[in-house]
Amino acid sequence: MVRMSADERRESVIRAAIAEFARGGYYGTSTESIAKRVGVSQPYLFRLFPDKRAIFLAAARRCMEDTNRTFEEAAKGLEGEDALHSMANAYMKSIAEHPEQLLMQMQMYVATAAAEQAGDRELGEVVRADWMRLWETAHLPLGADPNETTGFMAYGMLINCLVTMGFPPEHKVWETVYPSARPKGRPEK
Amino acid sequence: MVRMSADERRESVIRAAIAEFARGGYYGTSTESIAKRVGVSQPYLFRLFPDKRAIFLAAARRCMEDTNRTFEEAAKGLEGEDALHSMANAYMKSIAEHPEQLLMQMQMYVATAAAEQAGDRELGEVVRADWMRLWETAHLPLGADPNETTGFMAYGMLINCLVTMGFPPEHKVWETVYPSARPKGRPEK
DNA sequence: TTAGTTAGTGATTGGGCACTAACTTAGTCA
DNA sequence: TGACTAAGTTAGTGCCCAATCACTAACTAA
Repeated sequence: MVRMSADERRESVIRAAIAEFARGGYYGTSTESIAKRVGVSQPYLFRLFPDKRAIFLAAARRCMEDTNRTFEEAAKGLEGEDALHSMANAYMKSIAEHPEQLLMQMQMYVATAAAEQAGDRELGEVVRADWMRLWETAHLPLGADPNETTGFMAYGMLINCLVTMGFPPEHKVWETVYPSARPKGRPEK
Repeated sequence: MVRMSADERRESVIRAAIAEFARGGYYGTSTESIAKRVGVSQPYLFRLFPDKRAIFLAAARRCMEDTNRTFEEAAKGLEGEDALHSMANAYMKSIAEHPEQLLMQMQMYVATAAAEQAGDRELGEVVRADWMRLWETAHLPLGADPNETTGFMAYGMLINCLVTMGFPPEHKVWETVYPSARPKGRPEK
């Protein structure tokens, strides 16, 4: 048994939660499974977070943050075509390395709709704000043309959906999605 | 109490299931809630379908079928720009009228990933096959240029994601998604 | 060394949910 | 009309799961 500070533990809970929620979504994931992955008892999660919802929210925020950073770093110092290819490649690489991040995003989207109908606005507000941040992050490097940026994001969402559906990298559907970029790893690990 | 043939009942179960699964996804939806919407007792569902999974699958198939028909009818007899606008408009209209169809699609995507990891290939195969049918349906009318078709689908997926996230029709993010087409109704009913 | 704090566990509880089994009611046709 | 069939219900079972509670073990500072 390795002891950690509560903050460090919260960190590892968030990482584990992203992986688990990515698989099963909010309802399909038990707090037990998250605790198992972290290596602590299930009740201890409720010392670190008030409830399951809070764990999901923390995981969602973190996930968006990470994705945003990926784009920021990829675009740093570049413009136009260069920035586009750099960001696209960085994204495909991050999908290969952390497929759970992309799945978690899709789970956030659908969880948003459910939460909103249940009267919970918070998740939706976080998701929409962070999605717009993503849009803005891509906007300047791509030349500040809104149509261009939206097109870029559209292909991003297409990639998200195709990967989530489980189209394998060699499937012909990938031929016309960013010519040079097919998902490299196996989405499922 | 209105009596119906088993086939008719199955029909209404499928319609109810689409609405309910669209909200909560596979795990977030109880068979009870589906039964309530149909107006029958919950155990009776298991006379009409072998289990919950089968209900989800039937709803998924139906949903894909309906979406495909929407595009087919919109594109009938048209080509190029005309076909594109007709299909885009038809899609936006169908979102306004049946927002649950779009949400259900997103739920199918994420359920696919989960099912695949649990060793269940069937849902994934259905979803991927039907998605490709959608692609093919759009392909010819748009001029049989794969890049064009994929671009069209990319915007479709973008719309799906934006609506699911709950961006309201007046939000600026819609300005650069099909100039003439913002979602017209409230996605949540 | 001891008093106090922080990290962590085991047992449990109450509620929900998929699914089963046994029974009832409504049409239908000889 | 009465036997048969198909549509539907009520009651119940066993399982899973979020959250609570009462407790223990490890660290820390005086």
